[in-house]
Amino acid sequence: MNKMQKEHALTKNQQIIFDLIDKSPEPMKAYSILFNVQKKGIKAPLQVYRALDKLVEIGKIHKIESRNAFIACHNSSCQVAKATAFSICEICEKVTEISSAGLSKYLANFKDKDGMKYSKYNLEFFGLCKKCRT
Amino acid sequence: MNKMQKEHALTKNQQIIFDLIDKSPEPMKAYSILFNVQKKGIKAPLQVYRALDKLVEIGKIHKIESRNAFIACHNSSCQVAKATAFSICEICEKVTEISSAGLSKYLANFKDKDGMKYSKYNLEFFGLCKKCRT
DNA sequence: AACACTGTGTAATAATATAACATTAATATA
DNA sequence: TATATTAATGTTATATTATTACACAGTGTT
Ligand SMILES: [Zn+2]
Ligand SMILES: [Zn+2]
Ligand SMILES: [Zn+2]
Ligand SMILES: [Zn+2]
Repeated sequence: MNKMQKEHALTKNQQIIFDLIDKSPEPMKAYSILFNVQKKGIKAPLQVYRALDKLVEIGKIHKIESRNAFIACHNSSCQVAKATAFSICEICEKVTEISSAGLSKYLANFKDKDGMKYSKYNLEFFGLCKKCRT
Repeated sequence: MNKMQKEHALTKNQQIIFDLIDKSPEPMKAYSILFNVQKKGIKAPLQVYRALDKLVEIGKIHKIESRNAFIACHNSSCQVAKATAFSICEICEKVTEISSAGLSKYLANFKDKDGMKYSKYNLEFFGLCKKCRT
């Protein structure tokens, strides 16, 4: 691995699990991940959860809290900001990561009544996707 | 109960569970609720989850998704909009419902790349509360 | 009465996540 | 190199969160 790179190289388990999630067209649940990587030698839930925790921590994946599921990030800025936004279709469960400069700027600057600012947030929008609306 | 009221009167189980959550200074988890209402005759998880589902549906309580916990709503508008925002302290776990006209207006009007608008959303901000910052 | 709808009670089980402990690999620094 | 330190792994067991399935009771409608 290139020592010049700041990026944290993934370990074997992390890479296996990231690749699986990254390939998946939809958010994956932990035990579905476990089932899918058992042939690669990952046998126990904890091995999955540990890799997931790390991948979330370094911003390679995000957890969709309302669904207890994980998707790969395709928006490099999340890795720094820990500021995430998703749209979720309530019929087909399609999840899309929203990357809107306006939205993230608005939320990063949002102050509550006490003047408190929060750099970290998670936003989940719900509605019907294009396909399910027709 | 007053027949004139549109408001749905709570059933016995719903009322017991709502009262408990409403009194609680912090979000309550389902099995903690169960433990606390067993002396009132609610014996099984399902009885709790059914009441919680209904209370969430009618907007009397909200689920804090990142914590799997429930708090009472003190903001009448949520009941209609199903649009919720919270601030969560990462140290003491204090949770506060944010009611900001500006924020809810911004989010209710937010359009994604496809021009899609979402009337329903859940936003969780993370940071340190006043007490934990000092 | 027959039906639909909502809520209840109970038991069993599914799905999600963590604790505890032993071991090994990678990294740092002396 | 040696050694301390940190991070990751493997394994078993267990805790926590949530749902399925089935029987039944109350309410309102036709
Ligand atoms: Zn992202
Ligand atoms: Zn859809
Ligand atoms: Zn509310
Ligand atoms: Zn705090």
